[in-house]
Amino acid sequence: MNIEDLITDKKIKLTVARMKILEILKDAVKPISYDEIKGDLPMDKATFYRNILKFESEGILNSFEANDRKRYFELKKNPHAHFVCIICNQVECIEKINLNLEKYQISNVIINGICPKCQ
Amino acid sequence: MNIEDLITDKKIKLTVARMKILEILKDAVKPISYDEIKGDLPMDKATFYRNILKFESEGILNSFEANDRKRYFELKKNPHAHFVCIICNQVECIEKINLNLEKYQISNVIINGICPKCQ
DNA sequence: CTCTATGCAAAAACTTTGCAGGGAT
DNA sequence: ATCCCTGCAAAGTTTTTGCATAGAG
Repeated sequence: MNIEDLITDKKIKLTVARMKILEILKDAVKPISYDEIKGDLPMDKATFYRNILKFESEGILNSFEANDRKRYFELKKNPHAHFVCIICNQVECIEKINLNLEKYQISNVIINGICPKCQ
Repeated sequence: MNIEDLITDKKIKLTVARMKILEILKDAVKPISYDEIKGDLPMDKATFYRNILKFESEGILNSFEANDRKRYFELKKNPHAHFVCIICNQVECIEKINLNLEKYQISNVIINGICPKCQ
């Protein structure tokens, strides 16, 4: 997957700020929080927030809020669920899940609980 | 279920502010937001937040964040999942769900998607 | 009586907005 | 050349904290 294409495919402008944000997200193996994305990125917080919002509205990013009340982001890829440990706040992606809920069109599943390590 | 017992069972003090918050939550048929709970409750916002946190840490309340980025609360009862429509933000409780995830101890499931009405 | 809970005020943390200049197409 | 994006500063929103007093057990 190419970061530049993610941006240009959406007909939005390719800027340094946007590429830097997506690079961080591309390298992440799990959803990561605002703070983890922003880190020391040399850009204003306004630009940062505006781009995160833009990416979400363009469908480049998915996000959800975990039990620790932080918002986590990931590049949108094949649909899968997330397990978030309420003790250590670790996030795990769960690829295979079957909910048997035909009447709903499901876009996103978050499961909170206690992971094997913390039990 | 008795509101006073919910509080006293946890060995925390029974106050008017706490009972008022739990009364609102007891009457709700679905999870409700901060604003819906607070409404015109005659108490300081600091007291309100402190008590909501206290209730959560004592296990009296459950909470989750929906797609509208608001946090929703409900009295903790028999475990069940919540479906939240990403269009109309309606919350539905789903009592029967089988995830087949034995290695995790699941406390809370949030499913985002599009409800039958909005499809 | 003791210790927790409350209200108030202030601060901290988080997010959004307006505007002028810079940069991508 | 046009229009979108950016940085900066300021304002708005939400949540937390310190402290003195009130109130529950």
